[in-house]
Formats: sequence, structure tokens, C-alpha cells
Amino acid sequence: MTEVRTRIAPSPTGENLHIGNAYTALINYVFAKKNKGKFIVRIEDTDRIRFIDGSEKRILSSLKWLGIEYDEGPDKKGPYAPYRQSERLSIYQEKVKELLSKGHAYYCFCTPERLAEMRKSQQEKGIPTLYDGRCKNLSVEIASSKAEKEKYVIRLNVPDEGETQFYDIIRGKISFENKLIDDQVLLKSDGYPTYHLGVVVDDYLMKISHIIRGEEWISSAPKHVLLYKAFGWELPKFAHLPLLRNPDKSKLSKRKNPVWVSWYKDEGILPESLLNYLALMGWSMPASPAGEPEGRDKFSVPEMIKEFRLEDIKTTAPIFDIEKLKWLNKKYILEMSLRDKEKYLSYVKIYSRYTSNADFGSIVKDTAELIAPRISTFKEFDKLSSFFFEKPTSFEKKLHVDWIKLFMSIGDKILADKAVFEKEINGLAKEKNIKPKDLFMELRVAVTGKTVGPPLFESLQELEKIHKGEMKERLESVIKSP
RNA sequence: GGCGCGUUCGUCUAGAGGCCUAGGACGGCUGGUUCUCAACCAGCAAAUCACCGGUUCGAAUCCGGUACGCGCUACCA
Repeated sequence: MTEVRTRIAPSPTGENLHIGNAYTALINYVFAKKNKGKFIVRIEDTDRIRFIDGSEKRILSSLKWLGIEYDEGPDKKGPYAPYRQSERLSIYQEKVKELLSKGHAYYCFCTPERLAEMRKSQQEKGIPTLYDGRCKNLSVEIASSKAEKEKYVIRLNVPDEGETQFYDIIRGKISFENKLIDDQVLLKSDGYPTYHLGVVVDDYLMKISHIIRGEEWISSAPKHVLLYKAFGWELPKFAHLPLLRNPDKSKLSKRKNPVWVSWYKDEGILPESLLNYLALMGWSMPASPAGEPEGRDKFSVPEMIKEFRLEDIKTTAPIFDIEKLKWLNKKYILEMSLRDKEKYLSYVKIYSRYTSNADFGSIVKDTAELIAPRISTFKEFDKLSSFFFEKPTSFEKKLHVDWIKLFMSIGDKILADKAVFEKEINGLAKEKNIKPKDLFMELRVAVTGKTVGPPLFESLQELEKIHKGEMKERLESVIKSP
């Protein structure tokens, strides 16, 4: 059996790695590793108009951030380099000549204006909008001499009859009538190939065994099959993944959802959470004979690789729902804080604005068990622990100065230990006929400024550890300027 | 319009003819625990398996049709 080789082929036309591309990358990667094969990244930068400078770099770095290692790619050595289509132009030119000579492609001199008109009239008549073939029967001699002075494109010569079909690993047999397949442009007038030519030539040359890509490519798959046939090449295996969708069921888009992987990174989502969540899209962990419960939601990429089967991917397009992602992320953060405090610290360091605080490191480490179970993303860290680093400047609740004085009267006694703390506050409440609940809340807000936060006693202790007398100081300042 | 792909709780899914009066997870709700929040525990609501026919002793599961949704329909990928 030949080696399994998969790939993703992102275009540097977006800000960053698209979440849909990340999904495709995950599946390609996992499938390759499952089969001890190779996973490749190829940059398809043939659209010079929408090209965004720096996009490739960001795409690659997001891939690395996710931990999806590629074996070959534009910034790596590999037996089939270069891995950037703009550097492979001569290859496509040559392949086009081959198609031309075999009669599988032809020159076309039609202007964009004519094409637009043609489509408009086709639409009005209600017939399929396909190239009408005006240039199809130009003789080779006329066409090639014309091509020396005029702009042209090269089109695929699709047979008029019969049908083209292929087998999709996820969906089974899919077929199209040839007469409804357009004579696709293969080579643009600027000398760059279109996606269709580039993808087929490169996948073949790079010995890609399995083409695993999004559902939006099903419609153009027959064109690719026709090209393989025209070249006389053996067909790779196809698998079209379900499309990730917006909550309104349309194709995931930046208008309606954060789609850049960098956004999730900036938000404080862990790469393992994102990957884990993506794995849940269209796939689920099977019950394992080892006694693992069926339908496990939280698992690692290596665990996924062990159980993965391409044919188990569902065909239904799932909706990308950030709620469950956050739930997973929370679990991962908690686990990290328990298992590896240093790692937890290093993550907090990235997202916190208090890093310059002298006690930053020790505070984060000491309060990990207080904060970690309460945040879903690292971006939430500051909101919950700001009071460790700075005095509150506003209070989420109106404070009673006379109650605060009560706390002052019992002083440091309440910091002794938890039992004493609770006893003292409860005693005060009884004495003054105040609900203990309200009294605890009063203390909390006076010291932290917030109504929500980590456990009071532990928080106060930590505060004192950082700066002795801090609680008193804060209470005093409340009394001074209520 | 044409072609293609789909359709199980709000969401992610389990389910490959009888184990399904459809299971799990997220989210929601109720109660417990508790100084708040989170966590945890107990529980609840939530899918007439899109609809209609057919095959079968028996269908979420097989077949056909309908509806709906999505994708493609570029010298973009």
C-alpha cells in the first residue's frame, strides 16, 4: 500500500488561519498520523488580487500554535518543494501545454465583458450559466498565433456527454452530468493557474493520496476528476468534510462569528481546547473496549488519532457553538492549574495586565486554586483577581460605613483562621441583627470592590501575605471616603 | 433558475431492522451544599428521529417522493 499523504492548501487571502481551515487541518493531520503518513501544508497564493501580505506567516504560526505539526511546507524542506504555488508557475505552464496538445484544453480570447453579458442572457433565459464554447473550435494554429498578441486564458475542454463520478469516503458515490460542467478556466491571463489546475497538478506531483477538504468543493470535484483523467493520472481518494456553520446555519463567516484562530488565541482559549472542540464537529469518540465511557467529550489529539476513522465523520454540517468550547477550555485551564502551575503561570502572564507587578508570579501561583476554577478563558483572569494587584477604585454595592467600622473593631482577629473568621462575623451579625450573608458581602465588596469573586477568607489571607495590613488599609479608606 | 449535498432535544452527538416508552454532553431550569461566584451532588424540562408513502411480523435505521436548509454556479479559493 502506498504511503498516506494529506495536505491543507490555505490561501493567503485572509487575516489569519480560518477556523474552517483549522478544522480541515486537524482532520487531515489526524488521518495522516493514524496511518503513519505525512501531513503537508501548501500555500495556494494564485489569487494576486486578494493576496494579503503577511497572511501566510500568520497562517503558519497559528498552525504551530495549535500544535499541528506539518512534515512538509513552505518554511520546511521537503522532497516536493517548493510548497508555494507562486513559485511553481513554470510547472503549470508546462502541464497546460500537455493538455493543449492532447486536446483537453483550449485557448479562449473572450473578454470579461462578453462573459458577463453571456451569463446575464443565460440567466434571463433560465438556462445553466456555462461557457458557450465560442473559442472552443479555434484551430490550434490560429489560436496560438493569436495568443502572441492578445490576452487569453486556457480552458478545460469538458466532454459534452456522459457523466463524471467519484467515490467520496464520507458520502459515497457522487456523480455529475458532463453537459452541466463548465469549461473551467485553468490558466488565467496573468499566467497564474486557477485553483482547479493548481490543486490537481500539485496534489499529483506531491503524491497526495487523500484529498480531505470542505464540502464546498464537491461541486468542483468533477472538474478535478476530469483533469486527472486528461493527464492520465491515477485518482486520489476524496473525502468532503461537513462545513462549519454560523448559528443561522449559513457557512461560517467573519460577519457572523469570530473565524480567525488568532481571535481564539487572543481570547485566552487553549490550543488543546480548540482542537478538542473541533474534533467534536462531525465526529465522536467511540466506546472503547478499555472501558472508557462512550461519547467522551474531552480528549487529546493523540487519543483521537488512536480511534479515528475517516468514514465515521458525519455528513451533516454542524453549527460552531462557542459555549461548549468555553466549557472545555475551563476544564483544561483547571486541569493545567492543578498539574502544572508553572505552565498556568506562563499562560496568565500572556493575558494579564498586571505582569509588571512585583508580586505577580507569586500571587498567580498562590491563588491558582482560587482563580483557575472560576475562569473559562485566560482573558477573564484579570477581572477576577484584579483586587490582589490593586486597591478597588469603585464598588459594586453601596457600603455602610458603620458596618465597616464593625470590622475594624474586631481587627486582625478575623484573619487568624477560617473557623475564627466565620465565628467572628457570625457573632457580629447576631449582635447587630444583620443577616450574616449581608455582612460577609459587605466585607467582600469593601475589600475587593466586587460582589463576585473567590472565597473571601482565602482571598483576605492572600492579600495579607502580599502586604501586611492591607485589609485594614482598604477598610480605612472606605471609612474616610465612603 | 440549474446542479450537488444534507435533515435525531436550542447546540454537539449516540444510534448501522427488534436492546429506543431514542442514550450522553453543552446550555437552561429546580433543589442540596455554601459568605458571593465557580465547583460538586440530586433531579427536571427538552427530539411525534423534517414530512408523506412503501418494504417488513417489526423502521430513527432500508426504498421512493415532497418540503426545507446549505453549498456551488468567477480569469476567488
